[in-house]
Amino acid sequence: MRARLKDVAAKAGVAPNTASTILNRRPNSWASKETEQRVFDAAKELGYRPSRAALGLRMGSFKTIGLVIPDLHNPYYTAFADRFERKLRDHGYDLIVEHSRNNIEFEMHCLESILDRQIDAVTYFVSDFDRHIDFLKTAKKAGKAVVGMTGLSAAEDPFPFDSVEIDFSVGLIDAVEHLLALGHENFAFLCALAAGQEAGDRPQVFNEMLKERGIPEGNNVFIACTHKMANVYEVFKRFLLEAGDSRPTALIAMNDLSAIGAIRAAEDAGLRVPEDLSVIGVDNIPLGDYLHRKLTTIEQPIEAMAESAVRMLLKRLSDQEIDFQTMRFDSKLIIKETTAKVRT
Amino acid sequence: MRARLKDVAAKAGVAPNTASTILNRRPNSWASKETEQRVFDAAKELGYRPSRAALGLRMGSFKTIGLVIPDLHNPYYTAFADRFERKLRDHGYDLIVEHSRNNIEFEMHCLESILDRQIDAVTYFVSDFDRHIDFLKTAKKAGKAVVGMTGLSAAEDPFPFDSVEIDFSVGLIDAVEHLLALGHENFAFLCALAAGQEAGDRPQVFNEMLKERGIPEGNNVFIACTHKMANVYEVFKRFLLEAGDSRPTALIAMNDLSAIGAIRAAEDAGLRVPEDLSVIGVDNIPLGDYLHRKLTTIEQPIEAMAESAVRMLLKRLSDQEIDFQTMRFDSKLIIKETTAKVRT
DNA sequence: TTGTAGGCGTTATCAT
DNA sequence: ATGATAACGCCTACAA
Repeated sequence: MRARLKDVAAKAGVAPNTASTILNRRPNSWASKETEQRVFDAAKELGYRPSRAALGLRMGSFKTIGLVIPDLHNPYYTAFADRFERKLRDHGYDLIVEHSRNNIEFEMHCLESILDRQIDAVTYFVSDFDRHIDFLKTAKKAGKAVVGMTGLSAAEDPFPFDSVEIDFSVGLIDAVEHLLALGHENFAFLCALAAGQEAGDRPQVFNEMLKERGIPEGNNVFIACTHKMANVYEVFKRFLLEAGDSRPTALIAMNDLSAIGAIRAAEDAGLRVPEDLSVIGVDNIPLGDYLHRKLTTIEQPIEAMAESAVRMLLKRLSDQEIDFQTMRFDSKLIIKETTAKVRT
Repeated sequence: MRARLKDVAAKAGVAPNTASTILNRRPNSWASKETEQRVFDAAKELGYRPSRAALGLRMGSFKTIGLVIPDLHNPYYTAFADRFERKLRDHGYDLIVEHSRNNIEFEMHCLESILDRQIDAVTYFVSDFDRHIDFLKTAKKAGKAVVGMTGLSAAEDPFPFDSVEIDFSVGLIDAVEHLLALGHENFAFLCALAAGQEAGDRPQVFNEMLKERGIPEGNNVFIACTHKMANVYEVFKRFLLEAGDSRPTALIAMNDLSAIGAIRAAEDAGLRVPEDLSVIGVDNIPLGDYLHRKLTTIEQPIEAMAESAVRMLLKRLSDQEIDFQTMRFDSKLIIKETTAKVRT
């Protein structure tokens, strides 16, 4: 059996609480240096490590925060989780990661499960605010801190929690204008949706953006697929084959992974990238730089986003009463090798 | 504040222990159907969820098992984690994933941290047995189950714990013979090593394997790099440029991600894949099928491996006394598009 | 059928 | 400067 505090105390010849005080370097104990040393030695010798269960029970907190990501297989999210954990650890917190498998139903399960663990706070990627509102209320009632990572700052009321907001529009507009400058006039938008997730107003947003720049509505198409590579590939390849000569010359895929699948689909449909089809992804995953053609992409500043999330979390945990905050970040177009002038 | 058992009991007008008995569906309570219903209703109404902290403390177990993977960014490991978690959940266990960032030092920290959490068992990828032996002893003493995922079944004594063993040699031999059949005579082996990890006997193993097949030792080179894509790229590109015309015509990279980085390095060094350089990876990550050239690779049966690991874990948890077991799996060469006849 | 008491490992309060 | 005691939420005997 593992050594408990009691064992350490016994070995050092002091009472458990004394040992506790010393081990935690609490100031109110003016124990003699010599006693302290005895306790430290005993702890080390026994390989003592405090029980998180007991700690959690006693303190009402595990010094642990939860993160729910939609997809464990997407480097974008794992990169975020990684940064997030590092920063958290610097402040003495542990991280537990759950992944909702791109399934909104299951995401609820993840959130609940995190709440069960007497976790101090939850950070998650807000995919569907309406479906999460109940969870958010529960979390609030339980006194848990919540930080939401939110996308398109929709017309909705502001997210009633701390949030890190990524504004796609900047990068997206730059992407579109980059393509327009290259002479493109026919666009496709490929959007991987989570199970149970609706396209929402995305198609309209794209239409609008293009119309403002003189591209008629008929010149762009919105394609929905799932997050599975196989599905992305199939859907886009079929689309290309059916579209024939009236196919778009430029594709914006809403994440890099789908962009990769789409590129191969295009190649298998007889197109070259970027000569016949320009492709822009979103996320700027590291892998993008090592493909046959480096993937032009819209970058999100995950490092800064993770840091902000942690800062907000810590602030909230130390002071429940402050107002909710929102940090905004801009996305940014990174031009690499998958876009080219449209062929005439 | 969150509802406790006491609150539920009070609301239902019964004693806490009665509520406990009912909620846990223990048979010895012959509470009236009506009382039971009152308790269930009260629990639901209050949103009662038992405290994992208290449960863990009382029961000495969190019904949670830990998994330490070397790299959260490698789809191979996340795929394993995913399968592993599904199977575990089917049996009522939760999973906590830590990643050691390809750092053996840090891996120890992860393992310790998992032990701290009153976790029931640990599964991890054994990278360096000697450095883990102390941890293993501790875990055993603490009564934790351990399942190791082990690679090359080295000459060492058998792993003194339950283990899932993947035998690379089958796939590796097939890969080499595949390349020999294509006329290759000069080989490179690219091996990403974790921080603090030694190449060990890998170079000798490769040499041996080739010598047995009539390839002199001078015809193959062992290249070590880290797990960072940037490093893989740099190291391999420099190697190619320095090697010049005496460069190998075939590369076996010890994981798919490195293979991808190496391919781009080769392209940037003016080589075409597979015409000028054949490349074989290891892992068969899904992404490999969507590259410009589908990546020929050595597959590991992660689905079956995850299932075995779970089976062993459960068996061990229900009966400490059985002998240690080892499940063996073979790797398998999957020929796709990155190998070709050597140019003459 | 229900209530009472003890303990899991820890920290906090109060007394010595 | 140190030690005894209670409490965190839950489960499990055992007593009523």
